[in-house]
Amino acid sequence: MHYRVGDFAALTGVTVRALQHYDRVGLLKPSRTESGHRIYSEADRQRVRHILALRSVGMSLQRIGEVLAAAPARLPEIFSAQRASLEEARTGIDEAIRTLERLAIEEDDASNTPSLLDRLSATVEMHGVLESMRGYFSEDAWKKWGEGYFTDWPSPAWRAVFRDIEAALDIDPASDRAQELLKRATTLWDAAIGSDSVLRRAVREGYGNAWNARDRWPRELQRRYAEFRVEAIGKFLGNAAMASWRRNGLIHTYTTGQRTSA
Amino acid sequence: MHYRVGDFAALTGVTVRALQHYDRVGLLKPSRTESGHRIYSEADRQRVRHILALRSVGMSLQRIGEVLAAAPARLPEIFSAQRASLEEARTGIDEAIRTLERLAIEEDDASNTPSLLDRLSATVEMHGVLESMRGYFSEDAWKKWGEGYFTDWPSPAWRAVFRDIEAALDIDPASDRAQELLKRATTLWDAAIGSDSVLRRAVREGYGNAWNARDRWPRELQRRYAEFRVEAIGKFLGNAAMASWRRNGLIHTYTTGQRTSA
DNA sequence: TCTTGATCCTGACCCAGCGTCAGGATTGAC
DNA sequence: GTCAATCCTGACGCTGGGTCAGGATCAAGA
Repeated sequence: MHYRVGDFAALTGVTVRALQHYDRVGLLKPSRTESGHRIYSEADRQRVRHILALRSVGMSLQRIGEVLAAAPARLPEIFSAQRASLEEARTGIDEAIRTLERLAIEEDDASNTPSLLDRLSATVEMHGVLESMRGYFSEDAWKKWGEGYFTDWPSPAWRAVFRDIEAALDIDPASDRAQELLKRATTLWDAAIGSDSVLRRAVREGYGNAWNARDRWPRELQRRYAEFRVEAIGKFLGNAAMASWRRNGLIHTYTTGQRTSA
Repeated sequence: MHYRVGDFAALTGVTVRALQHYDRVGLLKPSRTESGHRIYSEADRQRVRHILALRSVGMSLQRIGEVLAAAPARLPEIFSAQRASLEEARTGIDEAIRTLERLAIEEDDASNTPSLLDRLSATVEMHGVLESMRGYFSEDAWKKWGEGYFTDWPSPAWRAVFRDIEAALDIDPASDRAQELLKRATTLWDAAIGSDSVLRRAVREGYGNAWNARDRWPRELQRRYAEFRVEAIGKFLGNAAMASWRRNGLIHTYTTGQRTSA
């Protein structure tokens, strides 16, 4: 049995234009009459069934072409890859939905002073920052510490410390003022991490990873940090710590600690 | 502060080409220098933040333009609509994923005689049929009965009855042979529905809805039914039932039943 | 056999959201 | 003034077709 386009379209539920398109892109090439009219066979009907099925699980026409040309033994692998990409797409949608949900929740209780659009922007930007930081931490360290911590980074307390350090960048790292600033910073840091030693190490490691990759951070995050002269502040704290250890004869301990955590 | 495209692009994380595109479509129109170079302001920066946020929750550029022009009071409504459309998209993806999962499960145990592609096609087509039938039944009736029933419709038992009826279409509806065929059909039907009278009525109603709308069924389903001369079979069974009731003096009961179920 | 209406052909332009050249014009630092 | 960096516009590409438009072909009736 063979069909002309119109009949074949009605038969398969695909439009004539789509069939012509499939023909043009080489996905389904029927035979032709002498004058050029398309003639579809039963085999074409099977092929179009497969095309529709693959399309309905989200494959592009190009990929469908590849799949139909692939060895049947490779199909399971292809399908599971497709499933993975569908799941990825779903998580993307889920994130968008969660963003909107959060907005709706806040809307109920909170002040409306920042506009909804501003709050949406802030949520989205924060989300982006979190996403980019997560990669640097172990899964455990991120869940227990990083997520909550970076959500409102830098916190007011950190801001205060940073501002004070910036005003003191040029003083002697061994001076009392410098040591006091160092102590404030380490105290804040200790308070944030807690006392679980495994977690402490994981966090230190993750933070180190993140810091070392700071020039690959996304713009938004770099801008957040650009509010302060972080490079200089980091250097200052490093120098102050060195001075402190030197003062207390703990250089050896520090070195060991470095090795362990690295 | 004002920026040129390149700087603004670096600042916002949007490419220059995208900014030019937004300009062309009227979404973000910066001011221009005399010679035509784009100059972006702080206000533009806010606007691009909003654009990015809205884009990240899945809105089209056109819609973003409308949203940015809309009254702030309408935003909650807009956002919840967006959420709804995201959820719809997600269910579509979920269905595709489930299709692939089912395929993977079958793959483990079953025979590989029909190719994976054929099985995928069958699954997808069945899914389409189920989707189209579901609308005709009450939610309850569908869950308890229709879903499982239509999954492999027509079953071998029904096929056998239909074939026998087709061979007997011209005989007298009141004849013993016709009455026997009617009894076989009603027995099958009763066995399928069970004895819950509420459910029985719901199913009867849903089936009636579906049958009355049979010329609006999707092709695939019509083709499934086209295997048999269903119209003639339906008529035959109707006539046989009429004859049966007439024979037993139950016409009144039948009429009442019709009213009740319609 | 001729006509007529239905069907079929191709090519061009349309949608979104940009990316990717290409060919010129401007800018800004030295 | 020069030269590189930056900017401009326009054209074409991508996906999966939809929507005309203008012609050719097919099938059936007169």
